[in-house]
Amino acid sequence: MMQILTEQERIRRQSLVELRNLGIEPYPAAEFKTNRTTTELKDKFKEGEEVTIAGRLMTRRIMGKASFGEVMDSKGRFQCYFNRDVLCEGEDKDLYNKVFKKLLDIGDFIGVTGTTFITQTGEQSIEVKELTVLSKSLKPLPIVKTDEEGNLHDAFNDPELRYRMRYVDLVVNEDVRDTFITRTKVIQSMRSFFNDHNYLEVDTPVLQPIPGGAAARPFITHHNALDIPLYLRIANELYLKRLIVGGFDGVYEFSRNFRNEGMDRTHNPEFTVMEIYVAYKDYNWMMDFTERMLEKVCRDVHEGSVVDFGGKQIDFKAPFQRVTMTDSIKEHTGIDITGKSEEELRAACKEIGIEVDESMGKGKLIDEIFGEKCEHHYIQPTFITDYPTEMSPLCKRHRDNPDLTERFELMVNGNELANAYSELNDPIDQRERFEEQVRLMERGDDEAMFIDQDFLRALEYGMPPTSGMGIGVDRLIMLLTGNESIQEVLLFPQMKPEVFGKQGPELTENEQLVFDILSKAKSMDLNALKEKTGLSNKQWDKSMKGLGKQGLTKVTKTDEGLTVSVVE
RNA sequence: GAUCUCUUAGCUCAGCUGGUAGAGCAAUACACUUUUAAUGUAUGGGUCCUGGGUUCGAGCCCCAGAGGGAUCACCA
Repeated sequence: MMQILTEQERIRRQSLVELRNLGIEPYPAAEFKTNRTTTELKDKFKEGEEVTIAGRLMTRRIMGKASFGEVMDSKGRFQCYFNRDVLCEGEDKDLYNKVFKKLLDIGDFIGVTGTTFITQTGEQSIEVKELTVLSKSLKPLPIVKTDEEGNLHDAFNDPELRYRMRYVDLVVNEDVRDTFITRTKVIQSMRSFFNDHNYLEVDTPVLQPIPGGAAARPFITHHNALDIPLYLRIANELYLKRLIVGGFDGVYEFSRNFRNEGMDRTHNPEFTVMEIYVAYKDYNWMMDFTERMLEKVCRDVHEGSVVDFGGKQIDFKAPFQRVTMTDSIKEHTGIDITGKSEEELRAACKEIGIEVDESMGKGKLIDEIFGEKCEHHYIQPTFITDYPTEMSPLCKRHRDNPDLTERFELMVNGNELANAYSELNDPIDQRERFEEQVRLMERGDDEAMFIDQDFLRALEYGMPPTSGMGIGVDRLIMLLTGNESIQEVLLFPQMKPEVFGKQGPELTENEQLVFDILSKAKSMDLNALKEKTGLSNKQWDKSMKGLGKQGLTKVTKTDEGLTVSVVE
């Protein structure tokens, strides 16, 4: 299909041809050796040095025989001064007059070599002696300008365009680049914390025959050679525990998980969770470990332990507050859930205005109360501990109370950030809990878990006491970069597919109809033609405009009236 | 999935009661040898998201659809 070009795109393609005519290859193959980045230049600036940098030409201010432009590399921008007689020493001034002034555009990659100096207005600059075209850009970038007060003008800020064309977003919006640099730093900081403890980073299957370890709707795919369904993982928990059975002291994985559920500003179909399992530990140890890790990560990417999130100051300084779920519910609703039956809990829910249905068991009811009435109160990092057994089928029973489990969730800014257990390692109890999940599933709870027989077999071989923790990496990054939407911390968030090339140069049905009738006669009275087509006023009008625009027909006015003819 | 809302030039946005489509930046041409949101003058650039309808006439009103955003439900 023919690509329809805008005026600016046509001009850039024309410049491309003219560059080649001047013997300049706009897409050269050779390595271009630089000896500085823009930040190195700024930080260790010395006048009179010979330097070479490369990047995109981002601004140009042309003043006759001299120009200023900014070159942007991966680190930042640096000003370059292009003087006609410095750039072109001899009689041939084409490199400045034609190549720089006419044939280069904002967005083109260039390499420059020159001498550093400071301008009259005190700006660090390079006086360019050599200019190399490295790659011509055929589409105009959005031009974002910053004024003296630091205000952005014409910011490229439409979320749809930014997410669909992240490459443009990254070029044009510096803060977006910073967000993703921070993202990588956070992950590196976590990784080094675990490695310092000698825990092993592992890879476990993404394609799983049973989607286990969490309660969620999976994506299903199919393996052709095996002719079996496979699921994209919703969690990696059961695989990591198998590795603890296998004898490792500590294993962790940054796990890309996939859940076939709704999408909004906190949910993407694929997201990253870091899960870690450590042998011979319990959930109390894991709380200490988690808060130390988070404080360290926060300090690695910020000045201190405090982050500003939408005006709220969140302090990751350890230790964090610890509250049992029972106490939390008592505090925020006045209800004491201790020893309450399912019926009593259901009644209590109705009393405080929480919707319930018959599929909900005890655990789910308590979870509803907490989610509805308590969760949003915890802005500062807080460990909520000791969850009901029924909603924690993989977690060890509490050492003091068999109705509860040794589990904590870390709440930050009113949302769950991490989830951890003293892992259940009693294979007989684990089997019973899975069976309970099956009963819940039969009652209509579509989040209940499947039974993983191989996992049970692994437990039967014996797993040491173990504590495990999972932390939502994307959500942590959101907190640490001040972004309220998950799309802002994912390079390529999931979106509905874009429709390309929906309009070609072909004629619409109505245009074709008009054109066919007209082609036979070559020329016709306008009103006669209109009548013959039988089109409504609007359809007629639209078709004629369309044909005229494509230069296929012409309307001429004579004394007798309007005549339409085919353009030969 | 529900509700509200948005979609106009490459980008950011105006557009009156329904009457020939606008600005700034970007682009093109000219001027200008230290500018910095460079400046001045001139010029070009549009499927007003798509498809129907109402109307003499629709960017604007009505219906249907697409895509985005926000809120909600579900979830992490």
